[in-house]
Amino acid sequence: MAATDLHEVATVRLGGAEQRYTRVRRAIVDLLAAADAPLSLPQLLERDRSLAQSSAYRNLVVLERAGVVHRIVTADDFARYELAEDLTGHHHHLMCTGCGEVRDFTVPAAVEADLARALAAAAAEHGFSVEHHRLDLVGRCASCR
Amino acid sequence: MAATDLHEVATVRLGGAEQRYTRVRRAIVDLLAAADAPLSLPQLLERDRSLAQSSAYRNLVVLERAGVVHRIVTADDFARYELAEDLTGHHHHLMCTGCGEVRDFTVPAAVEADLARALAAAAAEHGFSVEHHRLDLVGRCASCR
DNA sequence: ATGAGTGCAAAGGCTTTGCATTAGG
DNA sequence: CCTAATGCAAAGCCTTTGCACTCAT
Repeated sequence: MAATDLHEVATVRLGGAEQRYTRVRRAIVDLLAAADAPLSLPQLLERDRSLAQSSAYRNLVVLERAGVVHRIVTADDFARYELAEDLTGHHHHLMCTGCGEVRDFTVPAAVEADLARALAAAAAEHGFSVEHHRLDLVGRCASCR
Repeated sequence: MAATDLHEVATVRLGGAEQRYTRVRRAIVDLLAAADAPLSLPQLLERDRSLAQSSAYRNLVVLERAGVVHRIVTADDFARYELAEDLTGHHHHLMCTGCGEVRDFTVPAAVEADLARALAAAAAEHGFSVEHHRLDLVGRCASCR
């Protein structure tokens, strides 16, 4: 998605929640859009030294509630943040138990479709209303082998 | 798995790590075996009032390293613990964003097999060495609708 | 006896919150 | 103008750790 479109979407979604699209929020969205993997808070602060820790955390909460950002919890100490899936496309995560890094990957559409059917059936059976599913690979990345 | 077999396996795995199978560790394994869902630390303490918080946490670490217990991180405040998958069988989790509860479910073997192939391919492509995969449904349980 | 295990209390560390200041609309 | 947003510092909260005591071998 082009950066301008992205900011437009962010503006609309924040506006719906009666929130402004400020400099800090724009900076966070830009950082996440530029990264090819979900970022932790230290990684965000490192990439933009002008960000204050508490503002970053607070704005990530706002952006998450507005549906612009998605928060990922791993076994790592820090949570990771990425743009919402409808902005980036459906994907999954390789999570390294060595360094904590997270990388994106996708599976063939056919597998994804079968999976979606199986998950819908399981959810129905348990009276569960699905928000989204999460498919991750946990292991060691090439550098942490 | 019968409780006696379970304790035997736990004894062997702890022994391999030069650890004893003590009263507290046995109690934790019994609680996890009796539960039909992963338990948080407060849930463990609630079910066995004789457990001390720090001992429970410490022993969960020991049991996890010995391969007896598996730790699950969700968006919920507390981590959850269950018996290792090779003791309970491969399964997945329904995670409620309302109350934080986690329930188990399975998908058809055929879907699981296709998935395994797709995941192996993706891992190979990224030079990633897989320890396990994680497939979760995130949403609202029947009570939190 | 002697080292592992236990439990209380205190410390760690990621994240959130209070509050005075700034700025966007 | 005036409310939301910012940033510093302090507090919260789950989890881990220090330390003295206990227990099993």
